Amino acid sequence: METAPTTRSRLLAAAAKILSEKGYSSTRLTDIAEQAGLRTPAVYYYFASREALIAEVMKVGQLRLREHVESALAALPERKTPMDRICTAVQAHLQVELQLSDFATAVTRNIGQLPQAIQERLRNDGIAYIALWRGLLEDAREAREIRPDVDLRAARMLVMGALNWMPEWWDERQGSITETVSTAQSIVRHGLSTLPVRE
Amino acid sequence: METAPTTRSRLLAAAAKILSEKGYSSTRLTDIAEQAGLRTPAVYYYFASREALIAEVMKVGQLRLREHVESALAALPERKTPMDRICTAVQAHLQVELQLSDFATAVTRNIGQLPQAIQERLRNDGIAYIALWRGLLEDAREAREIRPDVDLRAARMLVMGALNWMPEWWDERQGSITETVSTAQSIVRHGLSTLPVRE
Amino acid sequence: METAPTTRSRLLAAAAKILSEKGYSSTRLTDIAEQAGLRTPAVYYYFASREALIAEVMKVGQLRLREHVESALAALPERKTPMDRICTAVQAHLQVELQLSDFATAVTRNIGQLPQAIQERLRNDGIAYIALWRGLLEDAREAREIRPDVDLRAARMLVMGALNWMPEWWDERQGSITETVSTAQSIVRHGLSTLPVRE
Amino acid sequence: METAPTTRSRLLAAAAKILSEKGYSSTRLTDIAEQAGLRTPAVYYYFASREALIAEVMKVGQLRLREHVESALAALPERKTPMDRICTAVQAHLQVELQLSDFATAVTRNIGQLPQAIQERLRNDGIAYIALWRGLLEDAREAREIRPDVDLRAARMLVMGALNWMPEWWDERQGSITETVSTAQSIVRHGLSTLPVRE
DNA sequence: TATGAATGAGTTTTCATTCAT
DNA sequence: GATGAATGAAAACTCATTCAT
Repeated sequence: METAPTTRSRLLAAAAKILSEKGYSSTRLTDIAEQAGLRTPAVYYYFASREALIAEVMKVGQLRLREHVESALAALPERKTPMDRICTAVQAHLQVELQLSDFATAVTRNIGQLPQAIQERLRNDGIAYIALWRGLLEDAREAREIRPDVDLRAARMLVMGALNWMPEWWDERQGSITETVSTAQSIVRHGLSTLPVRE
Repeated sequence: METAPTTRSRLLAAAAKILSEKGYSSTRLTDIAEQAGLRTPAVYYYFASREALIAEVMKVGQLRLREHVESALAALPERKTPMDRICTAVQAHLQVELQLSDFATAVTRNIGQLPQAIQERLRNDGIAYIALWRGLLEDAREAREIRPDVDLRAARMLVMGALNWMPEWWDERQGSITETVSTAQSIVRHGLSTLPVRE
Repeated sequence: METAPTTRSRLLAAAAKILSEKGYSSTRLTDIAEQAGLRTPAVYYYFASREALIAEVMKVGQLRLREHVESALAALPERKTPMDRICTAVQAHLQVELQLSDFATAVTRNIGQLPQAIQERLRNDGIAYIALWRGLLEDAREAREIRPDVDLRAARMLVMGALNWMPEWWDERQGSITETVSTAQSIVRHGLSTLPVRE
Repeated sequence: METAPTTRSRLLAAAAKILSEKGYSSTRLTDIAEQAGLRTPAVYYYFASREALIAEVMKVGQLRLREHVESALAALPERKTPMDRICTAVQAHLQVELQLSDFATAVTRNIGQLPQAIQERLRNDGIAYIALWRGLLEDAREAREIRPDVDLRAARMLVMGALNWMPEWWDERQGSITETVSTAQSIVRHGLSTLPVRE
């Protein structure tokens, strides 16, 4: 049996939804409150300020994104190669971002335009997630699964960019997520791999 | 007689710069005017409204992006393969976005968060640019340069997403654009190609 | 049966403290409640409104001020002159205001800036205290202890003003209250007296 | 010919008036704007914030108070005694506070309840005015015009307190300012003087 | 052609107050 | 007797926009 969501979490969810749709600067407390079935001042009963609320959404999103990807990786059998792990991360990232969590979407769509203050509160979590991807790529390189002409930093930015951009365009009515995920995996795998790719 | 072009274009350039840095909702007319060396009301001498100004920036950006990529493609020798053309587009897109034009950056960073009204004014141009990429991919597919397991629409979204995301992260002090471009080209080429890739 | 007196009086004392420190408009129910170890709504169990609470603080303060001064005067031997009585009042007023009672301080620091409604509820008590001082001065005049050039009303305002202003400046770390009181008495006595003053 | 008061100075004057009537915390930008014949946001065209506006009122008031008193002292013939100078300062202080300037009244009525930030901006001016009075009293003491039993610091606080309190009570309909001033001077002179006072 | 001056609409924030528990 | 939860009213402040000059 699920616990009824508390007002506080309803506010967080509402904020995540609005943030993922409208972006940081266009997100109004009024809209968040309405989405949560409250009047605006109620927000201040649970959060010190607009910024505090948004920062918490981001923190949760950052965390959820990472945990979901880490869980997916942890569930993988030992024998999987580093490149397999990258493909799993691709799938998990897309899934959480497109399907599971407005919080994650809120992060990927707004991370670049948050004010300094919030950016800094997210720094550690952000770095942790980037580090996770860096690790994935480095492992693959060590295993000689990534071509030597590929700059790892640029590759990481490109791959994560491709994934992060998805929410801008992706529309569940226009195509199954499964197909999108598998295309993404295929492109990433071949995009990085030394030849030939066994499939 | 036309109104003096310089002030008007200075305003456009200023708006492009601010938009590419702060994003749509955080872009203030005051900042734009200041950037252009004017006071805020001067904007209204040249543009009907904030929205009109921003819409024009986007239109210009959209156009410049497309024209730059189209020129690069046009300059290519006939004998180049469709995949070569894709790689050229990758380079041209990154170049205009990262180096040449705030207008282009303004487009790629804000296209997703513009209000309906502006989105619609950009529809045709946006579609044209997307069509250009769709054409590139379709040509490559026809030439059997793209693996059959790759969904063209998803691939296009992923590739353009990877490129569009760059301005979020890319820092000219952290690496040469040349290297980034060539990693991007390599990933895209291998990401899409049937095997083996000739280089 | 009466409601428990302790909590109610704790609230009054808390309000007196905050009022004497921050002044009427800056006094928040939250601060008062916190000072009393309660949550804000608890205030409404004991008082109809913020205004009612503050009005009562003022009423108590007004009363305490007057009673303290009256007691001091009552304790004086019959043979004391009217001017001696004034000096006693000076001492008593300063003592209650600076040492004994936040309620009294709350009154003297806020009386001028209370809203009409509260002012009116205090009218009678205020008038009574003023009448007390008027009486003291009139007695001294009748006894020819006050110079004829001194306008009694102005003198009363000046003397009470000097005393009421003390809480603004007085700092127990910067000087003993005894010395301040005796300087005040001396200035008042000589300030009003016909010459020469016997001491 | 007088210059028409600028909007900015109208705002300052309006703020001084409201501040002198309602006190710091009860002073609303709306009231100030209305008093100046404007809408609230117009305030921000001339001042960065409510605090900035109020701080400037206080600064002006502080300055005017001091300048008026200093001018009055400067106009005094050389042969005047220190005590004569004190009496002149009493008159000048009362005059500017009660008759000439809402700015001065705003200062004396609010100085104790301003937020830290403003207090600090006023520190220097406040100290200067206090120093002026300290000087007056010290000169009088050196000239043996003040009784030895009078503590100079306490005396200064009492005298300035008596004057500063006046706006709380004084009502021009209830008595001429001339009479009040002369009573104040008489009380101060006799209150401080060694005997007998020559008049 | 451009600006100084001003404002309406809207946003975050504060706070006294209510009410079910 | 007291509080957690919530809100209406109002405050400071922001910003696109207007308009006379």
